[in-house]
Formats: sequence, structure tokens, C-alpha cells
Amino acid sequence: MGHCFCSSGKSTSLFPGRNNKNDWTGRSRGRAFTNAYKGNGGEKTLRMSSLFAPTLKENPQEAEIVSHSFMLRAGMIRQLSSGIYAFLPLGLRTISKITKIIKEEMDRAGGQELLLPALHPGELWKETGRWEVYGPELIRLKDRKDRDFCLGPTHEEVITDLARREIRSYRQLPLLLYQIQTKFRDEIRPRFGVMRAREFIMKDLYSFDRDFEGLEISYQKMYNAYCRIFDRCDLSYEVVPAESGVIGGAVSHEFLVLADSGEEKLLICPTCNFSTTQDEERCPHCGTDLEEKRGIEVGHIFQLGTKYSEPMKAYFVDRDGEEKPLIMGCYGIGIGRTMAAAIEAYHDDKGIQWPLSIAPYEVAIIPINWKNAKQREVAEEIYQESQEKGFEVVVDDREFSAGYKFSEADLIGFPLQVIVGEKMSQEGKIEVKVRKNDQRWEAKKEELFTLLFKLKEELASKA
RNA sequence: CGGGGCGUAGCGCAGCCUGGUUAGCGCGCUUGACUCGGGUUCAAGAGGUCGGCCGUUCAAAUCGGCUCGCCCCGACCA
Repeated sequence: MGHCFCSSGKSTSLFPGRNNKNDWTGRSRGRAFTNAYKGNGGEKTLRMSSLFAPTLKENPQEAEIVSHSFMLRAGMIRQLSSGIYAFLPLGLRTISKITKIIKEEMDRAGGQELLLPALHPGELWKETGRWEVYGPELIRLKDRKDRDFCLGPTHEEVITDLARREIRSYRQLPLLLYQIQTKFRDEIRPRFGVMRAREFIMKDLYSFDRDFEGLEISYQKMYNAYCRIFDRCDLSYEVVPAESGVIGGAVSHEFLVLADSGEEKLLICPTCNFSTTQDEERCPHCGTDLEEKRGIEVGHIFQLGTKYSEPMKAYFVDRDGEEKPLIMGCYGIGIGRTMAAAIEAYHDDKGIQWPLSIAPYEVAIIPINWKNAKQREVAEEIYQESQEKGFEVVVDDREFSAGYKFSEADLIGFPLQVIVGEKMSQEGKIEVKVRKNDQRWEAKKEELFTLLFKLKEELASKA
């Protein structure tokens, strides 16, 4: 199908000479929006007839866990090769939502965003010894002059190189620099879609302090920021002291979203808030038997100390005139993984139940029968008004059966669905469905937005 | 890398064991009609180097060898 039946007849278009197809974005309509969209989430509104979201009715054979399956089925991602994925428009919107939350919290904590290269000279990695240590997971290549390069799996070397060139004095500290960027790791076994990919989007922040007291403070700031981020994504998580692996350093914590499909095993004390990834039977604090759960590692923070600054000679001059190595920390969040974790946490057999804060769109308007003039008209009006009131909204303007539209809306997981059907024609009532609990509400058109604001607020405040 | 599985139309699968005309089915897609509150119904149609290469054979999707790709279990990680 895919016809664009626009609101013909009532010519509100600014372009009377052209046909009404020009009103498809809602923006070109020329109405002044009171709520200009701030952020990087793309257009606020969309007609489903033009949405590129190739949905699948059946479960793709390669998908073993729900998040992978639903991301494919909802048309959010497509695989290019093992562990390498394209994010399609809907998927990218959620990625952008998560990214936006992360940026806001990094900025709030005093971070400054930058963008480092993904292509790294091999020499830098040889300086720290990780050219050897990282092993085959490091994707290596050579330039035309046969010089060694690699695709960055993480950025300690590159940021430390920048720091040693530019940081001279304690007066420049503390410094928190972060980026959101694609990382490359030739994983032994890519798995579960974007959960463990070879190319993936990560937020990585690096802290530079003059001493370990400063590092403690930076570390605590990040710890708190991470809590805020995962809270805002509506995820329930555990923070667990962890091994620091190849990244190195002394102190480290993992942020795990609880999910049965998680790759990480963790033990939680049901009485106090102790949790660990180590094998223990009883809580060392209160002696209670620990419960075994599984989690998805979505974030990891490390106190690096001088692990990189020392070998790379990243020194600054302290207040006392002495040259000292920068004290560093690094802090990562897997963005695609966070998205997958949210789906693992919020879904039913029909599809995704996005938390409002990271849903690709907040509201789907579903006229049962697009050929019904009355329904179409009302849907258009609601669509228009939704835009003006600042909702991120799609309207399903396709001539598909009601069942098809409902199924697809549930699969994609729009948190709120506004259904315009027979009740509209008969009693003037519009139905609103809350995706996550299947609650149904009814409202006359005049009261619809009061209801929508109320429901949106409830969904937003629900942590 | 060790172990297991898979590769046939866009997706999900059958056919292979026991080789034999034109390679099937469901969904999706195109066209027309029907229907319009939970992936609606009917009709017509388009769409395939059977992952690739080599071999066996009169004959290969089917048998053998090699190879490539993908998925799952283990060690690694955001």
C-alpha cells in the first residue's frame, strides 16, 4: 500500500498551488511550534506510510534471545555480517534517546564532549604494550606505507596522548572528557545481536586528576551519573565490584541490568544491598544466603591510576613544582547493549514495551479504518494537535487491517496508542491504550490531551 | 580456537536418507475485488546461479571432497 492520503479538502497548506502531499512532515505546514524540538532525536513526527521499518511476522532463525528477535522483527536493526549491525530509523531513534540522556548526565557531572579518531596509529598501542596484550581482538591494518594501524576498541592510548600534549599544569585539572563513538573489537564470538557486537557504539569518558583523592571524586561523580542514566532509562540494575580485565587498574564497578538472558552471573543478598560476581555462598555482611541472578553488563567504570599516564609519560606540573603522572579513570557505557537490555527487561510475547524515555516515538495514532473519512479526519486532527503539544508521534495512515496495525504497534512498542475507531463515530470516544500494562482509557476528543498528558506523566515518573 | 547446528524466493520452512521431466509450501510483494477492533478473504501474477568451487554419474538441491558464510555452547568484554 503506502499511499499518502493527506487531508485533502481542507486546504491549510501554505502552498495552495501544489497538492496537499506537501504537508507530510507537519513542519512544512508553516505552523509555529511552541515546543521546538531540542535534541538530536530527529523529526518528532512521522506518517507510518513513509516509515522505513521493515517488520517481520516470523522469528528470524538467527535470533535466539528476545531483544535480538524483537529488534529485527520491529525493523530496528539489520545484520551486515557477524557482530556488525545497521541501525534503521526506529532503532537509531532509541539509540539517540539513550545517547541524549547520557550526554545530559555526563555534562551535568562536568564532562566535556569531544570526538577522537577511530583509526589509531600502532605506535601508540606499542607504547603501552597493548599492541601485544590485546591480541587478535584488536583489528589491525596497514596503510599504504605499510605502517601499523588499528581500529580503536577503546581509547585510553589516544586520550592519554592528547592529555600528555595538552595538559601541563594542575590548574587544568580535574578534567573529564568523553565521546560517543563506534568501537571495534574482533570478538571471539559475537553473540545475541547488538548485545556482543564487533562494531558497537560506546560512550567512554576519561577522567584526569592530580591525585588519588581527586580520582575518588571523579569516580564518585561518574558512579552517580551512571545511576542517574540507568534510572532515567527506567532500568533496574545492580552495581557490582568487578575485575578490571584488559583495561586495567585497581578499583572497578560493573553496572548490570538484571535479565535472565544476561551473560553475567551475579549473586545478590536479599536483605542488605550487597552484590558480587565472585563465587560466594553467604553475604559477607549479614550472612544471608545469596541469590543467583543473571545480568547484562551495560556499564563499567575503572580507576586506572597511572596505568597509562606512566608508560606514556603523561605528566603535569603540580602546585609544588613537581612533575607527576596524571591520575586517570575511565568509564564506559554500551549504548546498543543498553537498548537490548531494555528490551530484555520490558517486553511481552507481542513485542517491546519501551520505557517512555527511550521509546522511538511516544504515541502512535491508529485509525482502525483509514478509508473511513470521519476516522481519518479525527486522526489527522489528533496528529496535528499532538505535534503542537510536543508529543513524539506517528500516525498509522496505512490501509492495513486493524489487526495488522495493532500487532505492529505492539511489536514496535509505542508506549501510548491512540485508537480511533467505531466508538469515535458512534459515541465520539477515542481510546488510549497503555502498551506496558494494556490498560485502556476512553476520552472525548476535547479531553484527549488531558488524558495523554496524564498518562505520559505517569509513565515518565515510573522508575 | 574446541564442540554442535544451519545455508533452497524478501522472511519462515519442506524436498536430500533412497540422484531422474517444469524445485514445492506458508507469509510477504504486485494487480483487482472483498473486508474494516487483533497480522481479514478471494482471484490472478511476479520472484530461485538450491552459499561457492571441484569431483562422481548418462543425470546432482540430493552422493563425495574442499571452501565461504551464519547461529548456538565454552574462554573474552561495554
